[in-house]
Amino acid sequence: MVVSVQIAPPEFDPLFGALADHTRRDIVRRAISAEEGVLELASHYPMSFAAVQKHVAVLERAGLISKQRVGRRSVVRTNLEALLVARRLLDQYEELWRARIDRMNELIAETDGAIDTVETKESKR
Amino acid sequence: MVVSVQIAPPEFDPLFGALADHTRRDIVRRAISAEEGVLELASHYPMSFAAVQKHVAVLERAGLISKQRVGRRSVVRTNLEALLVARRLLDQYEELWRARIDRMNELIAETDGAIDTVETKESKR
DNA sequence: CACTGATACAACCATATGGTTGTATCAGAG
DNA sequence: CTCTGATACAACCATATGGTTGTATCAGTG
Repeated sequence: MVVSVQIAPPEFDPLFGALADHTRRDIVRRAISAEEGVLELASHYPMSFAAVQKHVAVLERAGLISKQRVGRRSVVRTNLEALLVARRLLDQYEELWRARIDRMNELIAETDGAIDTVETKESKR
Repeated sequence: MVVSVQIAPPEFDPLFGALADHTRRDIVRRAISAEEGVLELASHYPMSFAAVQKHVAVLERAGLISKQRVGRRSVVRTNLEALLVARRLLDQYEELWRARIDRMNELIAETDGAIDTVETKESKR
C-alpha cells in the first residue's frame, strides 16, 4: 500500500525559513533550556537589540517560539510542537525514500526469477 | 551528564533555506521516487523553465539533490543524506528539550524531599 | 554537418530579508 | 506621579531572492 503523503504545502515555508538562519537557530536552542528575555538573548549576538527582536518576531510568526510576559521582561521559550512538525515532514520524505527502495527491490526480485518479462516485451512486436 | 551539542553553525543555512520554498520541497519529493529531467520537472509548476532551473540549482548547492547526465537529459535525484542531516539537527533540539524536562523533574524531586535546601539558604544570612 | 531537444546562464526587475538608528510604549521601583 | 529598564515598532538602506526573457552551449538524430 502506498502512503499517499500530502507534502509541500506553503505553510511550511515560514517554518523552514525561520530555521534557515544560524542566529535564529541559536535562539531556538537557547530558548529550549533557558528562560531569557529578549534583551538577555540579544547580549549573545553581535548585532543590535532591534535586530534580535526582529529574529524573535520571525520565529514567533513561524510558531517556533512564544513570548510570555514575566514582570517587565518577555520571556522567550521554544515551542516543541513546531520542531516536531518540521521533523515529521523530513520523516515523510525518508519514508518515501524507503518506499522507493522497496519498490525497486520488488522489481529486481520479479525480473530475477522471470525472464519472461523480456519475452512478453519481445512478443509484443 | 550534559550533552554539550554543537548547534547552529551557518552550514545549515542553505540547507533549511532550500527547504523553505514549497516548489523546492515538491521538487525534492518528486526527485525521491521519480527520475525526471529538469524540463519534465518544470512541467509540473506554473513558472518558466528557467525559474525551475534556478530552484534546482539552489537545491543542488544545498546538497539536497544531484544531477546526473542521462543521454541529453540531466536527471535530478534527491540526496537522502542531506535530508538526514537536517533531521538530525531537529533531533538534537528535541533531545535538548527532553534533557531540560529531565532536569526540571530532578529539581522537583530534590525540592520535594529536602526542605533543608531552604534551610541552608536561610542559615547563610 | 545540420537540426533540434534539453540544459545552462546572463541580464534585468520587483519584492523580501537582515541589518541599522530613532522614537514610542509599557510595567515596576522609588 | 516620575524615572527607568525592557520591549515594541517605524523608517531606512544594502543585499538576497524569485521571477522573467533572451542567448549560448551541449548531446543525440537524421
